[in-house]
Amino acid sequence: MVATLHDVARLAGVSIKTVSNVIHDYPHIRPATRDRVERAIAELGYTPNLTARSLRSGRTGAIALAVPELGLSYFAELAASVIEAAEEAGAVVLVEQTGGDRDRELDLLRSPRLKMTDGLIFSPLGMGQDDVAHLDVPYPLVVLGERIFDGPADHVTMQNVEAARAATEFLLRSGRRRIAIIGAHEGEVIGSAGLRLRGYREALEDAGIPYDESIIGYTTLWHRANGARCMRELLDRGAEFDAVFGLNDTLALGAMRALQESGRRVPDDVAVVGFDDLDEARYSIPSLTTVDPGQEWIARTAVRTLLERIEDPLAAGPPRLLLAEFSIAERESALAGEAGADAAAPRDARTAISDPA
Amino acid sequence: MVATLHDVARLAGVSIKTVSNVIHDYPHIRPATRDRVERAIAELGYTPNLTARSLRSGRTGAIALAVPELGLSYFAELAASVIEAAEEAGAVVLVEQTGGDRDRELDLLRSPRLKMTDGLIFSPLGMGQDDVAHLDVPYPLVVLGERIFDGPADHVTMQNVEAARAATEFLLRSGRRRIAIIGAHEGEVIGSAGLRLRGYREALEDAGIPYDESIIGYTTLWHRANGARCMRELLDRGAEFDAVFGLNDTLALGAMRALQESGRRVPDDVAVVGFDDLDEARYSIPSLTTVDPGQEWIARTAVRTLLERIEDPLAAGPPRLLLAEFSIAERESALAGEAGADAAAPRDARTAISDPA
DNA sequence: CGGCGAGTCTACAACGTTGTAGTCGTCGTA
DNA sequence: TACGACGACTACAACGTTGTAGACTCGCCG
Repeated sequence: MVATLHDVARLAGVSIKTVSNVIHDYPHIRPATRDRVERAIAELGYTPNLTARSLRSGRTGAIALAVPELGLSYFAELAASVIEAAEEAGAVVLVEQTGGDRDRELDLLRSPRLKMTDGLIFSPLGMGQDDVAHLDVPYPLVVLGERIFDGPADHVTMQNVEAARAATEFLLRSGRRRIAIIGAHEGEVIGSAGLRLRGYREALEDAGIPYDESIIGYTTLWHRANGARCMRELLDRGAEFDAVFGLNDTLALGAMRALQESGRRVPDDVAVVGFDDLDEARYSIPSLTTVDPGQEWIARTAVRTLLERIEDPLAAGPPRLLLAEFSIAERESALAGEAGADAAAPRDARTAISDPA
Repeated sequence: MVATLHDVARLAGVSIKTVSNVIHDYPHIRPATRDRVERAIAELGYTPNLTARSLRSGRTGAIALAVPELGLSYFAELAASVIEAAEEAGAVVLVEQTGGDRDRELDLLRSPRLKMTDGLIFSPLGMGQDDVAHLDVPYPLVVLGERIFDGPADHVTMQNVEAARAATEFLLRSGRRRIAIIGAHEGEVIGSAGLRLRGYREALEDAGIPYDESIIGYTTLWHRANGARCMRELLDRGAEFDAVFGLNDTLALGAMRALQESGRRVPDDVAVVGFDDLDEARYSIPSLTTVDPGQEWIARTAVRTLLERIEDPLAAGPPRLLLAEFSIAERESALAGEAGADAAAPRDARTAISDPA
């Protein structure tokens, strides 16, 4: 059996409260008593029962993180950052996967399993703006992503429109004129796909280039496989383009794969840019030009914000919208000049574009 | 305030135990009573307090998963599988990152934070065989990986030696004779690196090919960056080889990247195989031939085994060693025949090699 | 020399739940 | 008619912890 305060107290010949006091560094304890208690703790290998402590205190020291799927690299890197930030703050992270399914997301928000945590960092994918009311939950909540805006909870996210616009402008500056899209969502207005497409259209408009539906590729889940399939469909229907904007990195990488199968050279025939700046984007062949949306900052800010709300649930204040700054990581798949995949050394120039939020 | 059993009981005019009984579908309750209680539950929006339930029952319904880093794709995919398998079994997963650091791993094993979970799935990286005694912990534990064998806990892992040997034999069959290694660990005997290197040496020996230290590349953490750096070092010192065995996929992908920078064609000049069968390996350019080590099975088996031990801590039985079966996923980076990156369609032939454990 | 405050410690209740041991009717059977 | 069995429910304790209220012993000051 595992030792409890009672066991320690009996062995040390004191009350359990004194043992509790020793553990919590209560100042008024005689050195001799403290000593006996500490020896008893060591002898029995006592460690506090956190479940009991949680029941008593109403705090668990754990937070929940809900993402669509850890198999999607963006969410894996996000989870890594969240766990690291939480650990630095002394919290532990319970990770849930929703599969991006609206019903599972709604279930999760109401799940009593959340009672085991002090709050939730939630990255929805299936829910939409119409579900905004469901975010009104009786526990601290921080929302990530672009599915729902102006909700009753704090929201940490990236500047999708501005960043997508910057990525498109980057391609335009390097002389590309027909920029295909991989990963659009039919009829979506907000959501990562909708917002990034909007940035793309704004950039085209400013440059006086008409928006051409025939080079917009649609797909749902942003897996590599879908990026490749989406690109093959564009090619099969004879679309013509000199650049591709993958709405995230995995799509862009899948699309590069399909371009390569079809015999096109990147960036010579087609330039490619992605969005997310995954670690992977540095080592693909060719390396991928992409948008660094500030994921690390988003993770740290989400954790900090959530812990503040947990600490002080009453000093509420209105829900906040926190936006990360972004930059373009310029690499081989979309160089302005001549060099392509044959460049001797990988370039990893970074152009800071936005101001800090 | 959130509703408790007391509130429901008062509203329904029954004792709290009756409410508890209704919740747990205790049979001997009059329909009228059940009805009143259920209406009271709905009216107050009552959900059980899982912390209190845990304290009472001694079970939390959560398991912990400790991995080096979610930024490493292998562990991200492993975590995804573990969380999914746990969810199917009604359990929830708390994820910890150790950074592969021995001290943090040892701390974690003794951490009282584990009191919030019923057991641990542990993938050590810094600990070694000498630390086997530290695995003797007072809670259910399942160990993954290749750092420690014959410990006091159940162990689920892959057939590293056999799989690495099969990968090497695959390269030999396709006519390659000088096979470089990326990712070896100096002096390591067990551990993924040591075991996979052993499989490689066994295959060479069987084929009558001498082991050549000059084409063994060493590196510590298995990041893409290190794979690329390791390959550049081999090239810089003028090593000659017609194939590369990356001891995992990210190393192999980084190495492909460096090969490409140096002007070598894959697989024409150099064939490349990896190990892990990440999703990414299907969409790299060229797609990566690799070992599918049965990660999905490992995750499911680890969860099942852990839950069995939790269910029945007494019916112990001796610690078990469970081995996944593996296969070779044959893709473009190492084809037996002529075709290279120009193949029209991706091949994804799978050769089953091992028998089920 | 009485009393008061500071220091040291203890008893008890409470967090919300569930297991155990009961109470009180009612019905069927001997 | 008496009695046991069973159905429907309740009271209480316990899980291990921490906050609150208080007890007891000093030493010091008035």
